[in-house]
Amino acid sequence: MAEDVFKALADPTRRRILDELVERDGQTLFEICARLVTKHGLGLSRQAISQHLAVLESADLVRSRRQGRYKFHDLNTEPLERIITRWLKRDTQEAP
Amino acid sequence: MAEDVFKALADPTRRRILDELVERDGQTLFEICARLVTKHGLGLSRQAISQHLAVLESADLVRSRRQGRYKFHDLNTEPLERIITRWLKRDTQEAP
DNA sequence: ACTATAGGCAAGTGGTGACTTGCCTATCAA
DNA sequence: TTGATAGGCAAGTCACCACTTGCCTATAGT
Repeated sequence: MAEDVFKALADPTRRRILDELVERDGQTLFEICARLVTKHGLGLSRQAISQHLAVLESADLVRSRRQGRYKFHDLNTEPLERIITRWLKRDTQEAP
Repeated sequence: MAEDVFKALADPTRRRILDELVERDGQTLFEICARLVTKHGLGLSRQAISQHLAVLESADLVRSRRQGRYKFHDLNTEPLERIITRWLKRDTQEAP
């Protein structure tokens, strides 16, 4: 639902997570934690990131695949592309 | 700032307001109130809508022009177009 | 078997944001 | 001027959300 997408994007930390995933897909929870700390100085607990990932996953912005004891996370930009055009005016006025 | 745009979009009522403004620009506060009530059944106070408009305006998603005792509100989609491409991967993006 | 790693579940806390209420200012019409 | 309309300001309430803490499960390595 679009509601979940907007809610997911509302938090700056979750947007940072998307930033990391767009750089490299297939990161685990611990990898994301480490990168947020080292690159952005965010001192968040592992559970905090885990909850953020759950929100992103419920919005279908992130998809995860389990492999042994690892859980890899992938970015899914499809919901973004769908909600974008909601308020973009049809180019009826700009047409010559 | 992008931060303000995402925060503004986080609330469903504010998204409804954008929906109304994309339909017709230049609506006053009272017009927006009336349309939210009649079309969406939202029983919100005038002040609530006023505060929402202030948030949208600080995000530059809505611009207002005063005329006598009326204040008309216009939709500005430029901030939307700027934040969209943030996570869109290279192969789905257009060359500048 | 034992231990460390990777992750999950659930209750509790603090702060922010949405909404209301009450009162105030400014503009227009009679 | 009086009254009605359009809007603004400020304080207060309430619920939700981000984050923590503590404990638990599962997989991999030795």
